[in-house]
Amino acid sequence: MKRLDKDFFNRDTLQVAKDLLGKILVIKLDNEKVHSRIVEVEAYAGLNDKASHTYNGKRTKRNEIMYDEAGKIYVYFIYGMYNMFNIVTNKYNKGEAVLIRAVQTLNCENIIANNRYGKDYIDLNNYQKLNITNGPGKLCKALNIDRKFNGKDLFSSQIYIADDNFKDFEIIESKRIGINYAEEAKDYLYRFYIKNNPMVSKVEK
DNA sequence: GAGATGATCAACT
DNA sequence: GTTGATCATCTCG
Repeated sequence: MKRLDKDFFNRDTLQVAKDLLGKILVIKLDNEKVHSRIVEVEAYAGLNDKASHTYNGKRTKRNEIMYDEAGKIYVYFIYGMYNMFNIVTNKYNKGEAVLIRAVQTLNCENIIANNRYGKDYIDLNNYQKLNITNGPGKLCKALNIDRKFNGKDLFSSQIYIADDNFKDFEIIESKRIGINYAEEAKDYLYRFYIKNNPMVSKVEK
């Protein structure tokens, strides 16, 4: 399986976001390689995007990693409880990133079930099985992603993204979620997900 | 199934 | 003191 390199991320952010759908996020947990297919993403397009942490060139200790090289990992903490997993995209100093909103794990279901609910996968009810990684805060808990990943990159054996040539899906474009404060930017179609995938966090009516 | 609410913290006013 | 790129839980019905 081919690993994605820096050239993949060092492109237009909307294009990278769409191209990330169907790719596989690999994280080493408990010495196992956990494989998760990316099924939902959002693009945050830098200085002119009011929903982005880097809107208008804002630079803080929290968001400074967004100005770094493509392929870096930006993890931040929100609502007092949740981590958000982002990948820095486009050229150095652009301040752009893609938020991973949902994944579908393909193996190691007991590891992720224990991270999320403290029990084995077989002991989960149907609601828990369906909600195990279908949201940005949930997948971070399931994959044990927290701020210790902030500033690392996706080119180590600890965490990387691979391509298994899975292309058999349709991409749906929609508005981003939870950014109603962002004025005109809240209507941008910067959210992309795989049609009919059960792990997508929210489907249009 | 849908709507309201609380959890709880870092950044910013 | 307020708010947010969220989620689990509660209350209805």
